[in-house]
Amino acid sequence: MGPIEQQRTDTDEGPGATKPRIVDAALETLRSHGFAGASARQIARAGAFNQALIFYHFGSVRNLLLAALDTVSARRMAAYGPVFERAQTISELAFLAREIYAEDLQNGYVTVLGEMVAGGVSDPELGREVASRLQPWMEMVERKLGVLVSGSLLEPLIPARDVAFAIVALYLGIDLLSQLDGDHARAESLLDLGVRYAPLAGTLLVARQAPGR
Amino acid sequence: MGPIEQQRTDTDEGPGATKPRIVDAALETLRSHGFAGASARQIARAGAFNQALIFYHFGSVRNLLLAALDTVSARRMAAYGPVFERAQTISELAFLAREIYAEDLQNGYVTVLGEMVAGGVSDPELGREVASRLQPWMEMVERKLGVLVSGSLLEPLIPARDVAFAIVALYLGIDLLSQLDGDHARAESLLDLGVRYAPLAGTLLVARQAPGR
DNA sequence: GTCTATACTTGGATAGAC
DNA sequence: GTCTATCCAAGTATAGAC
Repeated sequence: MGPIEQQRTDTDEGPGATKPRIVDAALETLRSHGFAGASARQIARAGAFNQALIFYHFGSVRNLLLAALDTVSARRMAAYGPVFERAQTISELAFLAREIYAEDLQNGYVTVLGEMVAGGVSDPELGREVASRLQPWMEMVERKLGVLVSGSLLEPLIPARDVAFAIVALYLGIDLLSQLDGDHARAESLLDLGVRYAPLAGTLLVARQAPGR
Repeated sequence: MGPIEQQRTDTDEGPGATKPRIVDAALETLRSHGFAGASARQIARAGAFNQALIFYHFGSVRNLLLAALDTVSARRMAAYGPVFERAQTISELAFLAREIYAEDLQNGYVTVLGEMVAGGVSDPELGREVASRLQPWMEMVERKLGVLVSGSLLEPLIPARDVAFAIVALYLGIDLLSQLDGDHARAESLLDLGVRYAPLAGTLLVARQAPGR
C-alpha cells in the first residue's frame, strides 16, 4: 500500500502504456476485420495511434499479431485456468464451457484465435508459432480428460489426446461458423445441449473399477 | 457418338477453357496461400495466365473466390452426395466421413472452405455469401440425422439441427487445426475413433419405438 | 518514444492495343 | 478473349526530426 504501485517506469504495462494499447488495437482489428484485414494501418486507425509505432515496438505486424495472441492466451488462462482445474465432473465442465463461450464471444477471443489459425496458411512460419501457442490449451484439456476418465471403466476406450483435439477443433469451428452469419443462437443451443446431457455422460463415468490393482 | 462432343463454343467449360482454369488456380492459391494470400496477382501466377483475365471473366477477386467455392461445392456434392444419401447406418456414415476427409485432404476442399469462412470476417458481404453456400451442406447432414434417429427412442433427445451444426463445425475445425502444423495424424486418429465407436451409437438407435402410434 | 515524411512493394481494377 | 501498360490505393518498413 502506498504510492509504490505507481512507481512504474512506463516502459512496462500500465493503463496508458503504449505497447498494451497497440496490442489491444490489434486484437480489436483481428476480431472485426479478420487476419486479412489486420494491416498496420488498419490497426493504427483502430487504436488512434501512429502506424510507425507498431514497427518501433514490435518490429513487424506479424510479431504484433503474435503478441496479441499471447495476450489473449494469458488473459484466458488467468480467467478460466483456475476454475477449469477445479472442475471435477463432466457436468461442471459442460457448464463451464458454456459460460466461457459466452465470455469469449463478448471479447472475441476465439475469433482472434480462429483468424490466426486461418492466417497460418498464408504464412507458414506464423502457422508454426500459432500452433505452439495452441498446444498448452490442448494439453490442459487432455490432462483434465485423463483425470476424469481415470479409474472409470471407459478409461481404456477413450484416448484423451484425440478427444481433446476434437474438443478444441469443435470450439474453434463453432465460433468461426457463428461469426460467419452473426448467428450465435445455434452455438448457444448446442452448448445448452451439452449441459443437458453432460450428467448422462457423467453417469457412465461413475462406473469405476475397483481401486488398487 | 462422333465429333459432336467437340462442338463446344470455348465459352463453356472444357479442358482448356479459361474460366475453369482461373477457378482452379484460385482454388490452388486459397489452399496454399490462404484467403489473405489469394490476391489476383498471386492467383494469376499460380495459373500462369494474365492477371487482367480475372477481372474480365469474374469482375473482381471476390467474385472469383466465390465461384471457386461454388465449384468446390458442386464437385463435392457430385462425388459424395449420392453415397451419403444412400448410407443408412451410423457405421456407414462414420466410415464415409473418414473416407471423405482423406479425399478432402488431398484436394484441399475443406481448407478452401475454412479460409473462405475466416475471410468472411474480413468482408461481411463475402461472409454472407459463404454462409448461404454452406447451408445446403448443413441441411443435408440434418436431414440424414433426422432419418437415422427417426423412430428411435432417442429421437426426442437429439435435436438434428444442433448436431448437424456441431458436425460441420467439428469437420471444419479439424481441418484448420491439422492444416496449422501439417499434422493430419491426429485428425485421422480421431476419425478412426469415430469409425470404431459408431457401431455402439448405432446400437443405441436400434432401440425403436413401436411403429405406428 | 512519438511523429512526419518517404521509399518501395503489392494489390485491385481499367483502358486500349492486338 | 487476351495482353500490355498504367492508375491509384494500400501495404510494410525505415529515416530522421522532434
